[in-house]
Amino acid sequence: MSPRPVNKDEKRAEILDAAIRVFARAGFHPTKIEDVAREAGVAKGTIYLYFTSRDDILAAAFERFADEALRGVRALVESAEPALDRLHALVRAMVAGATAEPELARIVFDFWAVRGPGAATVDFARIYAEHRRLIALLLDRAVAEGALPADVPEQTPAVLVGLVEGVLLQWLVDPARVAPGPAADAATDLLLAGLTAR
Amino acid sequence: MSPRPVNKDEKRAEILDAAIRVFARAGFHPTKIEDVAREAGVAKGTIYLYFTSRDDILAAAFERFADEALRGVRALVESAEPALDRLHALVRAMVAGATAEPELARIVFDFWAVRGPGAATVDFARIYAEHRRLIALLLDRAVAEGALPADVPEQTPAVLVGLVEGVLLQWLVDPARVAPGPAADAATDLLLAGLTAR
Amino acid sequence: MSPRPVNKDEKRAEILDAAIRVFARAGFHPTKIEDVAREAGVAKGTIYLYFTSRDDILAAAFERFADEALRGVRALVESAEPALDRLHALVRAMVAGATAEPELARIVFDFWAVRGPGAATVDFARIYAEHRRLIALLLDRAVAEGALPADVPEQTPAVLVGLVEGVLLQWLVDPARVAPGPAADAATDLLLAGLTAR
Amino acid sequence: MSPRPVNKDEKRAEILDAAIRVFARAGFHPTKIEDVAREAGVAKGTIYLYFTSRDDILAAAFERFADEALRGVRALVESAEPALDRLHALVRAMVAGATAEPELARIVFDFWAVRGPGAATVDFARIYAEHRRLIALLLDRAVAEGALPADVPEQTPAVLVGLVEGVLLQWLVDPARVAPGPAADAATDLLLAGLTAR
DNA sequence: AATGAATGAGGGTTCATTCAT
DNA sequence: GATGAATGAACCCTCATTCAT
Repeated sequence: MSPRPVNKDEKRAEILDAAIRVFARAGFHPTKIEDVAREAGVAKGTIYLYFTSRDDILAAAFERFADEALRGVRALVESAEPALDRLHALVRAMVAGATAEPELARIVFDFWAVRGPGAATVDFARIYAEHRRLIALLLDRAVAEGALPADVPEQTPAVLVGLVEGVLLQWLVDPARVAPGPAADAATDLLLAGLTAR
Repeated sequence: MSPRPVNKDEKRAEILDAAIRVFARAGFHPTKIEDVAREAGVAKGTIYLYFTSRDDILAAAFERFADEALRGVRALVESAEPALDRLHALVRAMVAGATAEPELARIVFDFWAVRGPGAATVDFARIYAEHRRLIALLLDRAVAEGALPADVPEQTPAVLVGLVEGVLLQWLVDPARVAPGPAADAATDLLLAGLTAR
Repeated sequence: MSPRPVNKDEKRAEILDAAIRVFARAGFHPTKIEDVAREAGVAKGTIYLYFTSRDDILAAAFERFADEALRGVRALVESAEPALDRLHALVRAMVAGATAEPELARIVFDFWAVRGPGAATVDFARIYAEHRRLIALLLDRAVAEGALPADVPEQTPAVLVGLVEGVLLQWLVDPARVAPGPAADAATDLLLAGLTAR
Repeated sequence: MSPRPVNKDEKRAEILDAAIRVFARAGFHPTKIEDVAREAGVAKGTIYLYFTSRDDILAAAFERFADEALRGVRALVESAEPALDRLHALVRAMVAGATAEPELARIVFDFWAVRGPGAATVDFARIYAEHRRLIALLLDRAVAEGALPADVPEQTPAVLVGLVEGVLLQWLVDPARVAPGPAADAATDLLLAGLTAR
């Protein structure tokens, strides 16, 4: 009799966003349900109408986080540009995604640190694998387009992903001394040059 | 009354090692002081004779961890080999150090995730900076030795460190699908080839 | 708007019956308002249109329970049979009432356990007193009818009530080993034989 | 190195006694761990050094309660008196045990009312069965001693136990109007008279 | 120095009750 | 009237830290 305009999914998303904001600001572990509730502008108990437990929030936050990260990357990969351009764009997008919101980027640390029995399941493997898959795809296209020699080592996707992640890591930890954009660009150039040079 | 000539520092180190073992096994956050005490074979109260707080243990664990990591690397850098060989050796050592004890390597996640007021100070910046400094040194030597052209981009050390860290990250998260040793080797080769090729 | 001509009292009764069903199945203390609402097919808030509080439901349940128990017994007592027959019938009815719905019988445990400030008022004394009064009446009639000697001890009604209750208790707690019907019958026979024998 | 005179079992028993006192006074369900702690003169956390959960306390309380109840009864049964005297003594002891501490006797209500998943296991069946066993023993002895005819109905022990329990129940619920001692005595006399009379 | 029993603040979770729709 | 989302007080339990022995 009262349809109530509050869409359950919308509300859940609102709370989740609030949670991600607090996690970004203060980290997951020190964050209390109370903090999330305050940020979301609801009462503590309300949280439990949308999530089954504190860990459930983390798991959901990770999902949302990962999905958003992959969505952007996938779009790039499907564009019509030459494969190597797309590769560069992809690397730049990864860096840009992280540097646009450093606090948000820091969350991954908390995701990584989640352990212990009953802890939220945080499937990093899936994301990295997907990243590698997309990069492998582009490398194949680049070879097909004649932009790269045929014998690209199979480790290359892992190397590229690792390179970007590793540079971002250093930047997060020491923003004053590491410029992730130039570093990642330089690294990609070097790698591709190396691939071509052999 | 105490048969072993354990002085204060030794005992502290023993407890610290025990703590690191537990952290490696179960992660820092889920680990209770009680767990550390049990692993160290002492009573809970004893821990507080050697550390001021739970966070203090983590900070100390990080220090020990970082010092050991740097010690090995420094030794390599000071050897008499050609600079490029030392560079390769350094990369291999970093990977080997992590892959020898995956559980131990996972601890860095916990270090990263430490945040919040009053939390232990974990100075990653220092370690990464030192790593970069050593690599820059080797690159300079390689240039001096004529093994590399003169215009090595300044981002290169960050790229090399990032590369190793990033590959290790993927391996930790998905050991079945990423072989960090070959990947890091391949990557270094590519990078150096790229540097030479331009 | 509401097709069924349910007036306030009927609806209240419906909810009450639902509540009693849930209490019987799961016990009063573990039962949430939500459970009652679900069983009654209404929303949680609706419960509060008919009851002022959770305890209020229990009190009402007890009233309904007690009234039903007494109604049956009173009917028996007012029949035209010889007093001793009515006494036997009464005992049998008490046992039958409980054994017909063991789960329902268990509710009395919850009624008994209700305590604490603000708790529902559950007036067991009234029911037992009424039971004793009815039995005393029958004993008097039996004496008048010459079926029993005149000097029936005044404790006899309490003894008869207690006997049935006590046997039922053992049956509830250990249904496999206590047969309440035969036991109560045997007991009544013995008691009456005892009364006559002196 | 510090033997500490606090015996773990003793302390547990102390807390348990405190808990039983509070349960007796206020009932199990409304009693908070905090209340037990206050009564025991310890802090909340201390309770959990001796009991695993709130329910665990109830289970332990029941055990202690039951054991004490049975201990007294067993001693009586093993005395050298004529069996019928022992039977009377037993009934009187049951009543006396309850009437000496009405508040304590009320606890059984709470025990009965314990239900729900994960709830403490309260094995009433065991106690009643043991009571019946002891009474059956005495009845057999009485027959052997020639004090009772041979054909004592098998329900008799259940009847005797029920009788006492049922009378106590009425007294607990309405102490002003039921005198459990006389009632139980009278009832036993009547029953035994009935047994002999047939 | 070592112990480990004791503490009690803290936080996750539940659920009776309210109230805007 | 009916609803059910929202509330927040309450409570169980954990565990870092203390301290008497």
